[in-house]
Amino acid sequence: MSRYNHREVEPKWRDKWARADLYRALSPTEAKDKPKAYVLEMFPYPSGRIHVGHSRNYTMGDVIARFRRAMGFNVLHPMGWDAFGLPAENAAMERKVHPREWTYANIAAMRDQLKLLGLAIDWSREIATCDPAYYKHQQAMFLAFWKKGLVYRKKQKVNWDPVDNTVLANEQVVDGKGWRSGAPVETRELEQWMFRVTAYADDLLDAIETLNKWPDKVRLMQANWIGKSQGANIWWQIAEAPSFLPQLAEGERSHARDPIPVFTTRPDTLFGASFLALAPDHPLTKAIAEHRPDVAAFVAECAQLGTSEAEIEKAEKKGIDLGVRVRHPFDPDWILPVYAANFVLSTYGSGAIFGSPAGDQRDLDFARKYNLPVTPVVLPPGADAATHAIDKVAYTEHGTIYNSRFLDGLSTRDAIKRAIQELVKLGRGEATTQYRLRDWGVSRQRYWGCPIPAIHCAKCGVVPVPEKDLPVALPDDATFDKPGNPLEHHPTWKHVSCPQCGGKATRETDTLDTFVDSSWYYARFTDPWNETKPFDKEAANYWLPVNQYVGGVEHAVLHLLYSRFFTRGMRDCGLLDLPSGEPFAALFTQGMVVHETYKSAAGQWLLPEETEVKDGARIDLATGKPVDVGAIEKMSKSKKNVVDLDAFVTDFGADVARWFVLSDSPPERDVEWTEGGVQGAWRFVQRVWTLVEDHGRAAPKPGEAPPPGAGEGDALALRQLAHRTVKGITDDIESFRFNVAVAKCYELVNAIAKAKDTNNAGLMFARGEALKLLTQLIAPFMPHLAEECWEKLGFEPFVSSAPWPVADPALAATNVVTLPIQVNGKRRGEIEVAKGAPENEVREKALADAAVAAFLSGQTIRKVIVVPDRIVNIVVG
RNA sequence: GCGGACGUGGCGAAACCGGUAGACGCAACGGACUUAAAAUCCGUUUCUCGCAAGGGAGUGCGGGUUCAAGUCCCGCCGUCCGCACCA
Repeated sequence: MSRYNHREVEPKWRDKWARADLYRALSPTEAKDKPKAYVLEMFPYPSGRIHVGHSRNYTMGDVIARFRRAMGFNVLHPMGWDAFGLPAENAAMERKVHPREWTYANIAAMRDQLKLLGLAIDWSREIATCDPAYYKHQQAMFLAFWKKGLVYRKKQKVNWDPVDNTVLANEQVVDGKGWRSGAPVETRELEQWMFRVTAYADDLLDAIETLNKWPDKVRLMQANWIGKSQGANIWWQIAEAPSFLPQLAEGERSHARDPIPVFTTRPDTLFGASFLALAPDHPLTKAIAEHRPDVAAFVAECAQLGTSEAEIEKAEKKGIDLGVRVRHPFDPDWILPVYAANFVLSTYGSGAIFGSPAGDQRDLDFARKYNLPVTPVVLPPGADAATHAIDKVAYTEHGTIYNSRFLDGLSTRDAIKRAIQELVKLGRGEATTQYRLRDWGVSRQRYWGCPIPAIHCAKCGVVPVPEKDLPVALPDDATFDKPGNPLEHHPTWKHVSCPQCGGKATRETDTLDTFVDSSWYYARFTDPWNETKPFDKEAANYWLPVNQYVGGVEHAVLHLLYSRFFTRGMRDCGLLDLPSGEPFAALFTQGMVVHETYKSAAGQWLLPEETEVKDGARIDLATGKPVDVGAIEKMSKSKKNVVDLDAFVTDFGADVARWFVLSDSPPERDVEWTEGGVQGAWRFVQRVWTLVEDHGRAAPKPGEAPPPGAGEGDALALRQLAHRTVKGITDDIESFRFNVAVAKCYELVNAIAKAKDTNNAGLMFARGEALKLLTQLIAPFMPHLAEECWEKLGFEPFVSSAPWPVADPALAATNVVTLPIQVNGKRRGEIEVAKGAPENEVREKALADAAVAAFLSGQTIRKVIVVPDRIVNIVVG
């Protein structure tokens, strides 16, 4: 008997699959009646090398893809590269290699590694977003979105790194400093290209309800991110203003003298108002700061204040009286002061609030500090109007309105409606909806991204690049030796003539945020060869939406939201139909692979293979000194707690890696990579192979019938287990319970190993059948091993192209069930009865059971509960 | 602060609709085979009382509903995640 040799077997089958072109997705015409299944894992950024931690995501997608293929679906399971991005430029700066070279070298290495995993991928559809053949369509799409009004330009505040001369994403600002330069980040107003995501705010929110195959958690996060609030805009008339602000003549309008708009969700509390507060960078605050040094100082102080969690927690509510007075919308004689306050955000609503201290904790803190009136207007349910008072804690819940003139006695809900009615009647306000969601700023001052196809002309303004001139390709000869945008520094690239007037003009040197690249790649996969269009409309209509998307929860908001925006944009530009507008019908967010971290005595991170366990303690192989075993964390290069994929595949094989990452924990939870776990998976592979090799041919010869005895005793029991397992694993894969499916495989293998009696023909037949079914069941998980077993058992050509086994209902259903008998809820015995046995028969048998009888003697039986095929409970006392 | 998820043996976990808690794996222990080790095979393994048969307790804590609760309800405690001065 030979050991299973994965080093020979795995490459052999990968080669055979490739020759047979087994995993090519069929065109709609080739597919005929086959239903389609588009299975996709979030495509990787080519950062360097793959470690076993990355493999979990692809393995899960692969299990689904192989399972669907076996179920008779026309499967699209593609792979590509999210290839633009900052690390390539950093590498260019540090190592003097061109970002393109660095990226493509990584792609080549990672492609080879991914292929080692034996994924059922249609490699003919491979794409890289940095390929002009990809991004030229993205540029065309950008122009189409622009035409449709989904792209615009706007001055916006950005994080600016003054050393690197570039905009930083929020994630790249650490403690207020640039992550690379360490320089304090400045806020700058820059002209930015924007995507009008908010145009779809309502649809993006409402459609979340239809995404019933997405995790609730992700749906909730998206809903929170969009953050819809309904309420009212109220315009507060200015009653007094400092004399230095422009005076108004009759009928004249002025920015500084116009009514101040305020957004609120609680117009019902208007009679509790005692002040207005403006953001420090509200236009009126700024206008006043120009004349009042104390206000200017306050504004400067607020600008310095950090926005980190801890700082906000500590920050005191502070403000300054601006000397402006406004009139209450419901009573022109009621005059309220206007403050600038540090807790008001300029970026939400209109950058101004009205303070109603009894109903808002911040307003209350502020009112107490500046001795402003606190009038309770909401009476909590059951509270007494005569005694209810607000001291240090605001009452923010709903209740009954009082102290509020015409709103008195209404519920808060009704009072909101009534107040808005009144505001509209008086022309002082209107009902409105606010979103937390902002439009998407996509300008990046970087080289390694998709150039924005626009030209700036002194005469014609901002002009789109004509489609015939696409792609706007990146220049190869950029230099990376100085900070800032290489496209900006390039001596010639940006100088062009204006497509409209022919005069001198310059190219836009900003490139697109790389999230744009990944917002439509799943659509490109449906027709990646198309040279004239991003994709053929019919191909996209056929394949989309993606039936199963698999990826990390870290993309729960940005990537998934942007993609949902993009499908809507593409639809409205006529590129595809997709009535739902939803790109991903089902989403699964998988957990990470985590591993212990190791530090040497000198405090250096150590790779797992640089250590060893000796006498129960982990030691540093280089020094022999004990290793500091740290936290179990997500595998990452920086902490060196990674296991390289190539080396692992050489040592143990791809199947062991695939099996292990799915076996120990539920797929949505993290799994810890351990030596022991790996050994267990390895043992299982060997065990399956030994059983198969030992058994030999299982395929029936033509005309061969099951031997007598296959339908009774141990043989029947094994066949029943095998068919039950088929049914169970089918359900488990369908519902992403891979770890449970794995456990069922172990159970079946244990049973097969026990059922060995070569003189019992019936049992050997059952054994062969069980091995065949086992082989098919493990095929999505361990395709190489499964192929080798399939061949050994005498089947052909591929288990990977064999139809998924169907459980024989007669065998999968058991005809005898063991029922536990409880007395007063405690298990006291068990009986065996035929499945579906009538209740009275079960009752009699239970009462007659000897073990049970002992607990019944001397007691009155009050009730006997029989749950058919489940349990019997006898109530005594 | 707001929102959400979770809490089960030494460990990862299972228990899908309220119906035998701990499947399966890891680790540990005992045994077989072996000159020995590895590998493999057979067994034990929630805690507790007991020689045993058998009993008692047990799913973070405290209550409740039910014939029956890991599962449902109420209140705590703890861990993790998301958002965060959102008016």
